[in-house]
Amino acid sequence: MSKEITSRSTDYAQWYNDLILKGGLADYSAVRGCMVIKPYGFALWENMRDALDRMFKDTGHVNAYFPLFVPKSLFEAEEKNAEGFAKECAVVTHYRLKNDPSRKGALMVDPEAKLEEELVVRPTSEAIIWNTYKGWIQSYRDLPILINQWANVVRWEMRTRLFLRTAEFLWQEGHTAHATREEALEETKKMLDVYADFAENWMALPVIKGVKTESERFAGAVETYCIEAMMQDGKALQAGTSHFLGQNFARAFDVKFSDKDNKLEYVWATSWGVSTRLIGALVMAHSDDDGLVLPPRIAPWQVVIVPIYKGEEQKAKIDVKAKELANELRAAGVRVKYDDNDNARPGWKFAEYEMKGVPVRIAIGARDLENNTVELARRDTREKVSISADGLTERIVLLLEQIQQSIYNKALAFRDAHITKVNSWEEFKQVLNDKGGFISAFWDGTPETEAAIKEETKATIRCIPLDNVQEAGKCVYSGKPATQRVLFAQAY
RNA sequence: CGGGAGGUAGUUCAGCCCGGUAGAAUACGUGGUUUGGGACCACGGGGUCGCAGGUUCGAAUCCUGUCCUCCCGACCA
Repeated sequence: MSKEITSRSTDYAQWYNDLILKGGLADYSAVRGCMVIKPYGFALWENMRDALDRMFKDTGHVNAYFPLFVPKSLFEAEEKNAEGFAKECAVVTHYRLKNDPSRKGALMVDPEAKLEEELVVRPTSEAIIWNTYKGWIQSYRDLPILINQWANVVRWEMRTRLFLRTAEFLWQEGHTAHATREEALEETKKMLDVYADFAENWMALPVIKGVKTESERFAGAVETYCIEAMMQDGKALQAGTSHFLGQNFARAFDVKFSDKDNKLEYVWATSWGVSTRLIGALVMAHSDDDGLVLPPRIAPWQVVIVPIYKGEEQKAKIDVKAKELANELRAAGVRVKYDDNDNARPGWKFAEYEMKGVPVRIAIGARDLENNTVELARRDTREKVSISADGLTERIVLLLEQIQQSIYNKALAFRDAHITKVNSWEEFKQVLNDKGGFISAFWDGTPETEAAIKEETKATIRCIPLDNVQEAGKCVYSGKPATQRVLFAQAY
């Protein structure tokens, strides 16, 4: 046993870190708050990225790339946005190093090489993009602009956690420009739907679509839509956001267009993004005390084949069978790893691939060759069966779909079991404390009440669900009249 | 930024209190036996003890400074 995982009940935070590190997704680096995404973790991200990228393109978007640096004067143009991010910006002030005369072999910042204007390392790209759009948009004929970029951004957070909050992270950010308010709003909601679709159908992660309250809104947005997910420790995690920016950025960067009647109008905007944080969500939603549990649709390897043999002769025979099977599976579009590494024994491999969350394991040994069988094990339920080797490919393709569904259903059942309607403040605190999860409660709609609840319980309003029913009630905290329930939770 | 822990072999850690020139497990290399749930034996390679000063005949160990990482909190579109 070289890789012990801390159990969830012992220390949830440590369990999470163990999975990331021992599962081979990422590593700490020498840079404060920054992580190294290892090949296995990056393969997972690539699968997520590719699926999302297809969905963006299917909804009419194209990719482009904008600079990492934003001149400070551009950054500050949209005041609320700048203010919202100001406290967590990395800033470039110099462009050259030189030998330090006082310390041999050391370098120092060359004071002669101070930039005339500081460059902000983008925490988000609205500023540089809208500055660019200004030059691209004159007429309604230039609209809409539907651009996405895959990029890294930097937010100098006080406290970081692998994948969930790192100083630098990878994400995509869509930035669209529209001629009308309606079209921009429609875009905002469309991309929220894309995110929800992706979360549920690819990540097997059930999410609640909703709107943020004013205090949780993106700095510079008119309205922030979000998808919220529930983790196994009862804390919520914001999995993606889609912002209706109104004309705020168009005004800040003076982006106007002539409409059909030759009237000058400010352009309407949206932006939307998801990040490598989704990997954190994935880990915390599905995994168990034995390691990662990855949904087949995005797992780097969907199937691992482990040969079990005594001696070279047996290995050669099993090799033939295993490679044949691997090729058949690959032809059917299944991502397969055949692990014939002779240095590790089968038991070690079993544990290792369970740790890494590979959905399906096939073991083939001498017995199997004789009986024309294989041992089939699924990661999510730990079920293990010996089955005929005939028709295995079809069976596995089907099984992968079943596992995908099964993981989703499990997460959904957990999520639904962790939405609790409460009607009194006492109940609110008790449920939050004993059970966690989402708390559905009436809210009087004021930021004051929201802040007071946060102060007392650390719970925030995660969202006002889009499909909310309007009903009369009394605010759980203030007792004032309320028109609907909203979802509270402690969040990552 | 407050509280806590820590930096010694690739990794996890012991050694530090009480100074004497670095050790275990694991990983790695070679050979052999093994292989249906994290194998075993033998031999072997590997560390300027985070960094910089200081005290001392002598520092991983004591003193001062400094950098960095992790955890909890505050903060967090």
